Amino acid sequence: MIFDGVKFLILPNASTAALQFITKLIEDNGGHVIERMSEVHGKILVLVNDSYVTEDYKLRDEKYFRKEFQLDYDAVWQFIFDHDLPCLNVSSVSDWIAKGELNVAHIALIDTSALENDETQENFPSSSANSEQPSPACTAEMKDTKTSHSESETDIEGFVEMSPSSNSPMPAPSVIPDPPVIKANEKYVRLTEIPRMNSQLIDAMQRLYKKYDIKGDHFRSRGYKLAKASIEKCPFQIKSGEQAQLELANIGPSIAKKIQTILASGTLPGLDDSSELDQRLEYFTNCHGIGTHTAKRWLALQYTSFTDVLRGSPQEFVSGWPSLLGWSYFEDWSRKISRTECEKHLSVVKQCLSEIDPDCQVELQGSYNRGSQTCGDIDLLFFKENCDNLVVIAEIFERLVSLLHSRGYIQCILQLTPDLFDEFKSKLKGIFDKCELPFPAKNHFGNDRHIHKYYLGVKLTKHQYRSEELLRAGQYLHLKPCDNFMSSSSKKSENPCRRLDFFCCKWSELGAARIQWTGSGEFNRWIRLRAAKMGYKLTQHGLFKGGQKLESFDEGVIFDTLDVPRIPPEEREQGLWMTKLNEKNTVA
DNA sequence: AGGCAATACTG
DNA sequence: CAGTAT
DNA sequence: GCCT
Repeated sequence: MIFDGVKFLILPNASTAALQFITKLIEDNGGHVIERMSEVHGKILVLVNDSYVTEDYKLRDEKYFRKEFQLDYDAVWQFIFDHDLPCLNVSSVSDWIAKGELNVAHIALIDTSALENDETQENFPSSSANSEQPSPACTAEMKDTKTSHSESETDIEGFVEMSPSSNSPMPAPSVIPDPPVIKANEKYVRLTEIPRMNSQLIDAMQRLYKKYDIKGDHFRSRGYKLAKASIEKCPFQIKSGEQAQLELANIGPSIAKKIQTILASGTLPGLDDSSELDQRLEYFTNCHGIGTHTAKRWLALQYTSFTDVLRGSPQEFVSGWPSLLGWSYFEDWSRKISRTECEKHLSVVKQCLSEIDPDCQVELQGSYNRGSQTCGDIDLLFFKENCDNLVVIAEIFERLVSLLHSRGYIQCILQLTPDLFDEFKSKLKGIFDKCELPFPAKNHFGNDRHIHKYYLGVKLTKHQYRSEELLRAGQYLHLKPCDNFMSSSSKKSENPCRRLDFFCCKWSELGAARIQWTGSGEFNRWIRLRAAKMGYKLTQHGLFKGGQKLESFDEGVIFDTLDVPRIPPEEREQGLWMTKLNEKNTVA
């Protein structure tokens, strides 16, 4: 369907009958219309009620517009500015449906200068970029339009037609020399295609990233990951490798050359033929506990499946028993988790926690906290007001895990204390028995009394679970048939086992801990690198200088000290934060 | 040419 | 310490 | 891989 996976935000609201009809149209065609602030993240197409858009694409009746606003006015606009989200007329929807394609390969600007969201410099002069030639037929897949004059990346500027059904061409817009450069927080919102601009290049970067990632070539892999992020946030169509290298961050000579090859030939040699060996490597590393080293070692021993390993080197699974669980839940743990399910898990844990220590608090971190629609796992951070004694928390943890296990919620645990071993013993023995491995002695499983993090496998009950959440969650990995006998994963539409992580922190380190566990990983690396360059050290325990702790409780102070804006969690996804302070890519 | 985040847990 | 995880 |  033409709107598959596309999120729309209708402003100021979607309450009128006409807009409800539009909403239904969108959803009937696979799209989603945002209703709550918590859904405002990621890539969104913003649709503005036509009655608030003037003929020259400015916002009108701002007072009413604001009054009618359904969500947080300032927050929404901030988000739109920060991410250069495209704003279109709602009537575009019927156009797309009539044409059978989501064609946003035009660039239009809705002038939002009426908004008093000012905080940076002066307004831009009133020039707003206009279309040069409406070419309704051209899609994102445009060819050589005109010669690229200057560096104007824009080839395709034109306004989207307003009339739902009529094909009357747009009134020829006045031609203005160059579109203004769009930067965050300026008074213009750029309309750009959202679904996948430069999708072929992004896909290539993704594959190259993956290729070197599983090979363990950490830094090269990261190079591609960052390049991918740069391209993803690139608002225009890349036309040459040289251009990309010149205008985007994280594109060097090597990637520029590859881009050029892709643009010229349509493919990159050696990309599609992901070798047989790479595929085996990837299969192994998709198992929790199996990294690139182990995978390579197994490959060298000619193993193709976990069953091969079990037969040839059974010791691998005895010493690395967590990977036995990774094998068992290989499929379930590759499935994505909906936000609503994350919330249910939180409430289950909260309930038990309150029975153990009502003063101990827990909150969702990780990708959930960053606003992702689906999460790979669930990260929970525990803390207790005015409590810096981690032994106390560790004891709460142990009792909590025990209680959750006794209620059937916890399916397995990837790390044990001596006490918990007794409770999980039979479950573990069952797994060892299933693959006919000798069950090791107790002291083989974990001797630390106090543990500050737990990696768990958990399940909601069928009653708590709504299977339609699962159906939406998409594809997941599968074991090879010969490995299936060890699988504990759920059937098609049953409640799957989920990965749940427990972390804890001292009360005094709450801010630093939240930064760490909210992530993203790339965000942590970026901000920590920045801290290091400034002579600080940032960890989950706090911000330090010269071995001395400067701040750890107040997240905001840490950001302030590092001289970065207080970036909210939703903007800590890959790629979004980079451009903020990374001077290079705001080049005109 | 050298750096690329920083830390926790396990065998 | 190396390996895997966050 | 890219950046300094």
